[in-house]
Amino acid sequence: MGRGKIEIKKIEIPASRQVTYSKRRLGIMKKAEELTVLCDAQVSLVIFSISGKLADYCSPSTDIKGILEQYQQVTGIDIWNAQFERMQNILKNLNEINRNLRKEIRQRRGENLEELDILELRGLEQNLEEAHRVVRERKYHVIATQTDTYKKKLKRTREMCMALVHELELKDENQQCRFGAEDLSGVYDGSISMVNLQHDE
Amino acid sequence: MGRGKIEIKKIEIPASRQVTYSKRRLGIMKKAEELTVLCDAQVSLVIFSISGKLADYCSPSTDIKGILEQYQQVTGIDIWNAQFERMQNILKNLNEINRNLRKEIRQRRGENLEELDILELRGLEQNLEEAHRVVRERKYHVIATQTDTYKKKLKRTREMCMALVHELELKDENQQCRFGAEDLSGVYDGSISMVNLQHDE
DNA sequence: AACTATTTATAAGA
DNA sequence: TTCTTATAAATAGTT
Repeated sequence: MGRGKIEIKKIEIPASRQVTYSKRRLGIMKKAEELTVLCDAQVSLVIFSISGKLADYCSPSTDIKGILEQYQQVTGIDIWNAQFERMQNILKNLNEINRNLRKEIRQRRGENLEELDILELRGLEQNLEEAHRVVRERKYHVIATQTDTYKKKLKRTREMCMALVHELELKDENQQCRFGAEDLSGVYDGSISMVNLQHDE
Repeated sequence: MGRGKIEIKKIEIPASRQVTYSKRRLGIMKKAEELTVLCDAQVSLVIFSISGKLADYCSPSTDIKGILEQYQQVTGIDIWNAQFERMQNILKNLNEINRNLRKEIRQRRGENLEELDILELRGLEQNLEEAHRVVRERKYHVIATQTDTYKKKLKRTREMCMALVHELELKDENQQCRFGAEDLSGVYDGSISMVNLQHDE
């Protein structure tokens, strides 16, 4: 593709070689880009000139590392070092542990019981029964504590209000605006019934 | 460079895309090879098709690893370390997930309930109650199946024995050694009580 | 860096 | 996929 046909062998004249390198480098880069776009392929192209200058192309949405990972997977060539392998083992183990933990949770939810034998089922059942008991008790304890806290808070607030009312009455017995005890008892009852809402099932 | 000019954008018809991919893959490979030979350059070309198939070219007297090491030197990008860090992140995440799974299991065992609020406690309690019910039912089902299987096996065995005894009696009514039905019933009862052992709680 | 004659790559069709 | 062929694109040699 030029004025004359050339033989594909090293160009010995450095100047010509450099010119051809420049032209063809651009050409192949363009081809790489076109292949990427036209065929939705992932392309990584790394070129070092004879003088050591780097030129590279990498398809968007990936990088050299991504390409290499895939490359390793497909070729089985160990690009990464032993450290990497060790980490992969740790990862595998962690995934295994993870899987087992998830399985245990599923069984504790009453799913995937098929593979349990009678002894395991009895153990699980007793375990769940006990856990259920403990959680129920804890719930009641929390409810009781919560209710108690609300009661105490309300009592304190009510006392404070009563004190303020009393003070006001003392300071100005002829004032129009007065708070009676009956208003406060309404607030108190309302709050208590809200607490009870959480208690029923 | 073809019968018609094409726009450089993704070819949407898969068959056409595949054809173009094949042709252009060969084309760019050839270009890589020519660049290598003509200009004495080092070239690494890695291509993944949309279907994940790998095609690669690497100039002779080097390999992907060699190219990468040079790449790293020139760009200053530490490919190995970046990869290592990414894996460490994955590891960290897995450990985190693991921790959470363990926590869930602990809570399902009735431990570490302190940090649950009243709503979470109620949810957990109901969940455990339901799981307990499911497991108990599964247990009874397994027991029933097991008992049934044993009963059937015993019945068959007993019948076979009876038949053998009968046969023996017919063949030699004067033989000294005789089996009576009462011996078999003892065996039968013993087995049944063994099954019942697993039924009680 | 341009230019352009030619070769090469390849799109479309079979 | 492979072959064919018209045409687009790349580029060798020149200016």
